[in-house]
Amino acid sequence: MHPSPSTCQQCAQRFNSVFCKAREEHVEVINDKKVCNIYKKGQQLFNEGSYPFGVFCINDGKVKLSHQGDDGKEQIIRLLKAGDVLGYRALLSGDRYSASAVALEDTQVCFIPKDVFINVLQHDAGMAFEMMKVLSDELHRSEIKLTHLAQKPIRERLAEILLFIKETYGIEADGITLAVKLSREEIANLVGTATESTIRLLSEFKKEGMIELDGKKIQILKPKQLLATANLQD
Amino acid sequence: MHPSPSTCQQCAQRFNSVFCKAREEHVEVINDKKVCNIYKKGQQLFNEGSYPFGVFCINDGKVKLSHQGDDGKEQIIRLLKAGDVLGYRALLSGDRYSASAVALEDTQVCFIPKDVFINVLQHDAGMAFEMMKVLSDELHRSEIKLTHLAQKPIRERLAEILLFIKETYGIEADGITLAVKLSREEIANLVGTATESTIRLLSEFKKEGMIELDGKKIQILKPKQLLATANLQD
DNA sequence: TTTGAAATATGACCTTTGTCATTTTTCAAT
DNA sequence: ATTGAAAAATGACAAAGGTCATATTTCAAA
Repeated sequence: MHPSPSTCQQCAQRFNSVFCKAREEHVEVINDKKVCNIYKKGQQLFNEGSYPFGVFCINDGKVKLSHQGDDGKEQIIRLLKAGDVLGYRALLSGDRYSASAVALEDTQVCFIPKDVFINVLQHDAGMAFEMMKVLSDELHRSEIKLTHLAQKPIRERLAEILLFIKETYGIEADGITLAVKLSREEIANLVGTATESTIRLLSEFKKEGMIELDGKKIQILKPKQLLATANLQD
Repeated sequence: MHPSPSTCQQCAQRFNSVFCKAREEHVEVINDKKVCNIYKKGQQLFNEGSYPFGVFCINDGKVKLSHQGDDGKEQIIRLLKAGDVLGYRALLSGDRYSASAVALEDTQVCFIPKDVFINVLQHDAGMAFEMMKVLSDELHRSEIKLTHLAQKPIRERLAEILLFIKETYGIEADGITLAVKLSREEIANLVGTATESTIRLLSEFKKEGMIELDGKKIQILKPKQLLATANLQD
């Protein structure tokens, strides 16, 4: 993990985040009021059902955001990385959290109190616009997923998720290994299917030479073939 | 259909919409620049893939918003009614439309040009906040749907959709008939399933006495039993 | 190094849901 | 009222995917 930045002004993620258009004076205010913390792998940032008291800004690390289904089954709805902001949905809706956030590895997170965040949003049209853009993009992604979930077979959805993970978290130095460790169950909860089906299909993909499996390490050997398998039109 | 209001200031839907918090001066600007139109049943307000040049505000009527799946199958992602605004997602993301909007009945719609809408959003923090709230709520709904689509059987999802239609469009004067006419195929495209499956399940629901069917008219006889069938925890 | 629980893998089987074919009904245009 | 095309309904069957049982592997704690 990279060393903690001393200030938001110097934060490497700033221009990669919703704060990219915020005015300097507002960044200063946020910097004064923020609290930074490290969450160990598996630790919860917040829990479905509780009330938000601010937003989280990931400085370094990886976080999953997931719903608890009615029968207790987890559905992962977003994967987050450095620069991503977290917890704004509930805050802006004036709701409880409808999802839980859990660190996928040791993760450095800054917390911005509710009133500070809201106040800056209200006085900084540039940042408000960025916030709307983030929300719109998230909504778009969610609606596309919805359509795929309703219409595409698991095989295509799994291929798509593998490419999505690659796009989100990137690749290790070797150029082929996905730079995140997820359990088969977590991958299944991203795809929206049973763990066994995911295991079976990953084995198939391996047999077909598209990927290599070594414990939780997944290597993407034939990205093009995987893309073809995902059968994406858009 | 109700008569067209002369102005936005007098519009019955105004305080029921994203414009509820907008300042009077901005409502005036919008009123000056808006164009109102009537779309006949089946007519398209906009089409997936084209560029937005403003937002639509429904004054009276009903509209469906749907994605075209990769294989050409429609997935209905939202149902809209008077007071709802439409087309903001693509505008705020700076994208093409990712969905098509079609009138479900004769519908009266005001069009607000892009620059007017954006300009007001930039100078009216109250309205910008309402916009964020609308986006957050939409995102929430979409993510819940996602989880249900991944985890719940069709029977539960269909029951849920029937209650959702009731909540969205309400009931006729008789107190039981859903106040919208949708084809079986459209209901299937809301649920995310094959038309035949929807037809079969609707017949089952009828046999079980929960609903009555008369052509496209659907009557909700036992809402509580339907709610139990939907098996909603949240 | 050992060890035991958790994760992964695999097979057998069954349920759900989709597809295709066919019939019946609805509804709008003549 | 007639009629013809679209929508709805229904049955038969197939395919996809889930569930359960069981074996195997992994990996961290002792």
